[in-house]
Amino acid sequence: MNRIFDSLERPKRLSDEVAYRIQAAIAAGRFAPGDRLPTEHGLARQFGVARTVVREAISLLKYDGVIATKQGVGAFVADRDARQSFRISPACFQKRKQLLKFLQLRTSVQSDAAALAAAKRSKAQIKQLAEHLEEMSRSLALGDAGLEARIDSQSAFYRVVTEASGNEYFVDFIAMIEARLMDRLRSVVVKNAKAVEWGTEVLREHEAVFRAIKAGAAEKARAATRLHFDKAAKRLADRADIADV
Amino acid sequence: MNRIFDSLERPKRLSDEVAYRIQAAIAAGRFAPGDRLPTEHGLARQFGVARTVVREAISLLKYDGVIATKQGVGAFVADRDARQSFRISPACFQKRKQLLKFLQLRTSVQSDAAALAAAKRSKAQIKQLAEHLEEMSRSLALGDAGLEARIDSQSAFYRVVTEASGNEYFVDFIAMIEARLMDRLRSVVVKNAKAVEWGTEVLREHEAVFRAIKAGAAEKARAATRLHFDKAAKRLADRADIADV
DNA sequence: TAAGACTGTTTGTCTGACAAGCGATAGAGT
DNA sequence: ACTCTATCGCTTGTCAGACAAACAGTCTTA
Repeated sequence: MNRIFDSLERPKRLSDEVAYRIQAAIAAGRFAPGDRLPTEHGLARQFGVARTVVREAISLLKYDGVIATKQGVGAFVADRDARQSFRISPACFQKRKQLLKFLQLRTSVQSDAAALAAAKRSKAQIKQLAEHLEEMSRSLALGDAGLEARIDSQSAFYRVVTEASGNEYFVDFIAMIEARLMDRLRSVVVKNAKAVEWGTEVLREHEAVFRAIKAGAAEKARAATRLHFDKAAKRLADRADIADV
Repeated sequence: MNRIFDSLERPKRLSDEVAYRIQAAIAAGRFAPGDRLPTEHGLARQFGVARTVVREAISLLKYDGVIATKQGVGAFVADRDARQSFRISPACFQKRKQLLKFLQLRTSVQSDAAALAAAKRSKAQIKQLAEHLEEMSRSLALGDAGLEARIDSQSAFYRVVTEASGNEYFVDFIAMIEARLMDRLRSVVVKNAKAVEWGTEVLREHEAVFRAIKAGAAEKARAATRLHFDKAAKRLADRADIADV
C-alpha cells in the first residue's frame, strides 16, 4: 500500500470537461432550477465538440439529478432536492475552511460508527483491532521508517471499527471519504504525521477508542473517536498547503 | 408541496438500463476489481444496442468510479476504494433491515448537525425554528386535515437545523437523503403520521430539540435529535410495506 | 540482446441519419 | 366563436460507420 506520489491529473476527456462547465454554470446561478439548457446541438456548437460528447456530459449530470431531460422538449435544470448522489468535489480540498467542514462530516459519521461498533463488535473484530493497534505501536518504535505503516494501520483500524458497526452504509460512506482524502492529501498526511501527529499521545487516543469499543461503552467510544478526529482535523488543516479563506 | 401520488417509474433509457446491468454484474461478483470488461463493441453486440448507448452507460459508471478506462486498452473494474460518490440505491428501501440501517445513517448525521447548530445558530434561525414549531402545533390541532402541513413543517424545521450547523456538506447530504426518502416513502410516511406518529409526544420531542439549540446545549441537542429520529425510524420501518428480511 | 518500428486492438471523437416524443399552430367541424 | 384534431417543426434518443489517439505485443534490426 506504499504510495509515494499523488496521482497526477490526466488530461480530462472532453465529456468530463463539458459536464464540469455546465455544472459550474448552474452552480454559479447562470441557470436557475427549471430553466431550459441550450439544445444539445447548440451546446455542441458552443463548445466546439460533437453532439455525442455533449450527450455523454448531459448523461452524467442527469445521473446525479442535476438536470433532467424530456424527449422532444429539452434539458432542464433540476431542483436542488432532486440530487441523486453525494459527491466529493475537488473544492473540498482547496480552501482550509472547506476542508475543515468536510472533515467535520467524516468525524461525525466515524464517531457514530464507533458507538455502534461498541454495541455490535464481534470477538474476531476486537482481535483485529488489537492487532492493528499493536502494529501502530510497533511502527511507532521504528520512527520515520515506520511512517507509512503507521498511517496504513491507522486507516485499517478505523476501517475495522466501521465494519464492526454492522452497517454497510457507514462503511461505504466512510470508505469513499477516506479514499478521496488519501488520494488528494496523502502527501500532506504523511508530512503531518512525520512532523507532529504521531507522538505517543496520538496512540493513546486510539487506545481509548479501542478500550471503549472492547468494553461495549458506546458513548465513550463516540467521544474518544470524536476527540481524535477533531484534533487530527485541526492539525491537518493547519498544515495543509491550501488557501486560507 | 402537496403530493398525493408517488412518482411512477418512467421507462428507462437504454443507457441507464445497460449501466444498471453492468453494475449489477459487478456487484454480483461476475467481474472482480481489476478485471477487464468486454469491449464496447462486444457489449453493444451482447445488449443489442449501438455503441453510443454502451459508451454513455460506461461513462456513468466511470463517473462514479466503479470502472476505469484506458484508451487503447479497455475498461476495467475499479477497486472499491475508488468510488467517487455516495449514491442511494433503491435497495435501501426494499428490505426492512436495509431501511433501518439507512435511517441510522441519517440519524447520525442529523443529530450531529443539531449539535453543531446549537453552537452556531443565529437569532434569525432560532426565530425560524420557532415558527416551524408553531406551525406544527397549529396543524396538529387541525387533525388529519393538517397532516401534510405537519410533515412539511417538520421537514422544514430540520432543514433549518441543518443549515444552522453552518456546514454545507451536512446540508447537501441530509437534503439528498431526505428527498430520496420522501420520493420513495412519502405515502408510507403520511399513513404512518396519520396512524401513530403525530401525537403530542412527538411534538414534545421536537420542542426538546428546539430548546437545546436555543440554549446552545450541543450535547442535549444531539441526544434529543437522536431520540426523535431513532423512534421515528422504528415506527416507519414497522409500518413500511417492505419485505421483512 | 536490446532498442525501435510495425500492427492490431480498443477507447475517444466526429459526422450524419432516422425514430420517438412533445408543443404549438393552423385548420376543420360544431 | 369555440373546441377538437391533424400536422409540422424542434429536441432528445438511438443507430451506423468512420477516423484519430493511445496502448500492448510482436517483429525487425543494429
